[in-house]
Amino acid sequence: MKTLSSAVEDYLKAIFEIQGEEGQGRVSTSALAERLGVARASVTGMLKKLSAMDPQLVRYERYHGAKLTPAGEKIALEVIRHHRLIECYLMEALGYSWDEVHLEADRLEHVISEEFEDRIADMLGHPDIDPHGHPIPDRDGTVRELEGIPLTQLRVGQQAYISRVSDHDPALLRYLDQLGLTLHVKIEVIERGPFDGPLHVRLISSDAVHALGRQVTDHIIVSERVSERRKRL
Amino acid sequence: MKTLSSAVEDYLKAIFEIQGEEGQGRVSTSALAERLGVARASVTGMLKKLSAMDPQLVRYERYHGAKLTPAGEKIALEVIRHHRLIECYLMEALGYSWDEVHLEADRLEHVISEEFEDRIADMLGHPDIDPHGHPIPDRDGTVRELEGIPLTQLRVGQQAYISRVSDHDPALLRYLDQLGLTLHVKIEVIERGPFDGPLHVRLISSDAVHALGRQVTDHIIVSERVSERRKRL
DNA sequence: CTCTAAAATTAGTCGTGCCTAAAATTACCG
DNA sequence: CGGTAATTTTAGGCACGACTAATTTTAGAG
Ligand SMILES: [Mn+2]
Ligand SMILES: [Mn+2]
Ligand SMILES: [Mn+2]
Ligand SMILES: [Mn+2]
Repeated sequence: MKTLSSAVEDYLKAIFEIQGEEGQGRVSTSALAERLGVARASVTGMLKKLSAMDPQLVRYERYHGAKLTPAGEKIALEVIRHHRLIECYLMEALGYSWDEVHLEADRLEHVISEEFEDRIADMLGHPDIDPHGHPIPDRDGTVRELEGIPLTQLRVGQQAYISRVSDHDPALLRYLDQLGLTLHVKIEVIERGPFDGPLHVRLISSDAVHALGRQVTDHIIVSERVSERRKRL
Repeated sequence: MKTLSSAVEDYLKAIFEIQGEEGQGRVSTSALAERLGVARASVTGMLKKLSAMDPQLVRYERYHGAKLTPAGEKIALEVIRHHRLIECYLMEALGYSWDEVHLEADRLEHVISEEFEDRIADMLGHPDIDPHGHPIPDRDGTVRELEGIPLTQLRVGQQAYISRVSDHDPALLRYLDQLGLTLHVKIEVIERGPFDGPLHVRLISSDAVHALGRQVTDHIIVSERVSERRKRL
């Protein structure tokens, strides 16, 4: 298993993540270009390359997008494991805040050794979710698919726990942190403005109420119960 | 200050290290090629590039080698600071042994943020030497030049402390560790074989005596006293 | 001082990963 | 269906950092 470039690893990771987000189908060239911040033409080139590699990492059909092969998925999961373990480690061991970890992890994920991975996993007690609530794949590449629905879909009067938050926008994370909307916090939907208006959310513990815009609620996933793992702590 | 590639950083680091080892002069193309494991022609190309950069990072004269400019030296010292702090961190915080840290640090040194650097430095109490006895530059790029002479030059009957060890060969480091020849250990030269023969060295603490070949003694630096910092611990 | 071996540079290529502009294909609307 | 707009691919190029082979320059032995 020769060493893959950071670029290749990032493409595989992005394909995996988009596959997970938008149903099952193939991932489009544009979606990848958007996510990775590169030109569409660049994506086409890389997909051809990934699909020609031995072992083949993506199945790619001209004009019809791409899909990870088992080999490609394995690598994507390894990189994602690195990323999420590193995020945990930066918070636990080095005192980073949850809005700072993503950027650092995005570079470190490509250069740490398996040794490093194992040592921080041990040190952390083998966590199964990262600081934003995303599941951490096992060493062998198993990921538990987490339950949960977008906060946007919660009906007025329903209560739930914050179980996942998108980690790409540090400003959003800082904002949520300020409001006390952190992982595993229990909330209730109080009111929903008309015409896709703000969602009024109450924190059960503090009784504070906040009006959240669509931009915010779209990036929060909630679930009926806290994660199994969390319960044990 | 745009971001420099790992390649550029490694060249600057290598030039700095060779400058330090072999007197003051300019660093030859071959010496660099050897150290970096690349073809001579590649070095010529890179030196031209480094010397054409704004700000200029090396002074380079065709057929007469290269020398770091102050700007280049500053960057080299930053990378070396990263490298050595990471080595310390891997040992202290993650339980690596002194033969494992170099390889990992060689990749990490290029991707960690200043944030990361500061946090591990704090966590470690701002150490001034790395696990092999090499000095760690300050944030502002100051390095203390350390005293010490090659073990090879010690005369029979002389006693000294092991103060530095070359960190490039893991096998050598494991060997030394086995013999108890670790940093700050006090030793005495018992006997020197003829014709550059083995050096017989006694560990003061355990009274054990070991015969060391030239390959080994060339890579150990000793000094009359332990480092100031070490004394305080 | 001259000659030659070693050191270094030039010339020409390659793979990677990105870009823009132009052409092809698809998908969707009337 | 046909036509057009959006999507995607092709074509052509560029920067980077490596390589090999050929050539130039230096330095040192005699
Ligand atoms: Mn990444
Ligand atoms: Mn995350
Ligand atoms: Mn390096
Ligand atoms: Mn070291």
